[in-house]
Amino acid sequence: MAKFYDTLLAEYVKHPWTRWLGLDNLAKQELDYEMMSYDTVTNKKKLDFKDVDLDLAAKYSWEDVYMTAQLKKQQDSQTQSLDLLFDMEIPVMQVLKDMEITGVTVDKEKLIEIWKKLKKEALDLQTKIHETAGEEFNINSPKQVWEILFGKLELPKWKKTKTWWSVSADVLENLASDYPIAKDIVLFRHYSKILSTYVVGISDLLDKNSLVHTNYNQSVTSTGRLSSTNPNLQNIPASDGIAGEIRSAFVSRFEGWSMMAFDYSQVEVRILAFLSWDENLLWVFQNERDIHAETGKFIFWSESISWDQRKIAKAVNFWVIYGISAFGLSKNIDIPIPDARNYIDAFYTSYPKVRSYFDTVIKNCERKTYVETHFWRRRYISGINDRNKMIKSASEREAINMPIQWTSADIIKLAMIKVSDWLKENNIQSHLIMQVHDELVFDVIPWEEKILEENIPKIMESILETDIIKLKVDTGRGKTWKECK
DNA sequence: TAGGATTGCAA
DNA sequence: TATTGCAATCCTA
Repeated sequence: MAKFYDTLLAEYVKHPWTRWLGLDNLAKQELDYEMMSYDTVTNKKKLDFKDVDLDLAAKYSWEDVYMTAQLKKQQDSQTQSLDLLFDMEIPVMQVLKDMEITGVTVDKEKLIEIWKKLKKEALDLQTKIHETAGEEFNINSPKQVWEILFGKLELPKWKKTKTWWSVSADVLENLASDYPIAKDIVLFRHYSKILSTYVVGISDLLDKNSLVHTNYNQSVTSTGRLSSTNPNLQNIPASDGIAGEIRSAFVSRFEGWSMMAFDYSQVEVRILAFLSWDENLLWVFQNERDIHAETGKFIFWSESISWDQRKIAKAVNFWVIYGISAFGLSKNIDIPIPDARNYIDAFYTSYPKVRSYFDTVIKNCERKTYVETHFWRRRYISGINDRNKMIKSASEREAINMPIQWTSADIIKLAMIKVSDWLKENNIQSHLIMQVHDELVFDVIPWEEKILEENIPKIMESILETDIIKLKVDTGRGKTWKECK
């Protein structure tokens, strides 16, 4: 296997929180060299690169090659360990490359079907909204919606944006019971969103084989996650209803049409249990209990809880990972602030070592100005000792969340490497086609379903093999991605 | 035409 | 007054 090196990924391993990892910026920062911009060479893209002055083109090309080499030299001379680069990021890069080239098959007919349905619904709604408003206007323009609702129709307004009154969905939903037009606008925008971003957006990016090849970016997030563009396959709607239908357009390329998805079950709460060593949290997972129900029992002081109570407990579990305030929780799940405070307090009482673990993380961070993860990533947090309380608490939330989210991102990266090796070693013809943060999706040859079902969860779960906690992977299968849940 | 602002989708 | 992202659209400069 050829050896690979990547200066960009090397810099990302060193400081993933930087927004300025491009070669131009690095040359300036690290080597004090101002590189020629592409705009300069092409006269602000007026010229095609094949037509630019040859000397300019030569210098521009030389800079790219030479500066990369210089940067590599400088990185070699630094003492920082690049184990993460060689053991994780570069192998992941190769897996991503394969996934991008392989692509995902999209059922065009299905998209057209959704398009027809939504287009009609949207037009009907538009007519209705215009009739109620008494005039035609652009429902997709916040400003025009604002003028109609708060200007002409004088609906009550309560939430502001930077420049005017907000007309976002949560505002309109509060108005919906008294003013049906608000509800219609929300629905219209919902249909609009699905049509433009997902139906048309994805259709425009299909190749001649009806495959879509996303671009995975490995060096943009500050939390180790990947991101995806053109199209973004990591924010395809997962809801029920018409939006969720988009996922049914993601299908297999193989005869027999089989898709499989494997996702880490509650991976972040499991990591929290692992990092905090909280006995109660560990007990829940060791005994394979339902974490939301167990938290519910704790915070509602009851051996049996209702479905609504479980829902609240689920939210509490979810939000605690981010160190949320009582105010934030109350706003988010629409409960009174004192209730929210009680639930959060009850969570920490139920899982006492979580609180002391968070306190330790914050204390260490204050002392060292960085946090470290299970896989030895380091993140400097500049605001951790800030006197401004807002900055201080935002930094604390960052510090608390960082080891959890990074560890989860690293776990799935290691899983991708291991899975990819296994696919090759066993000459598996099915493809790994998508990664959605805690989920791996496969395009499956039907007769390989069984071997994947038996092996992929095992491989994914083997990434963290400790005595105190086990990772758990759920398997979904179906004819389309939608059915894989 | 570029880019800020708003909105909304995911984990 | 949770985090990380991407992108469509509108609209001003």
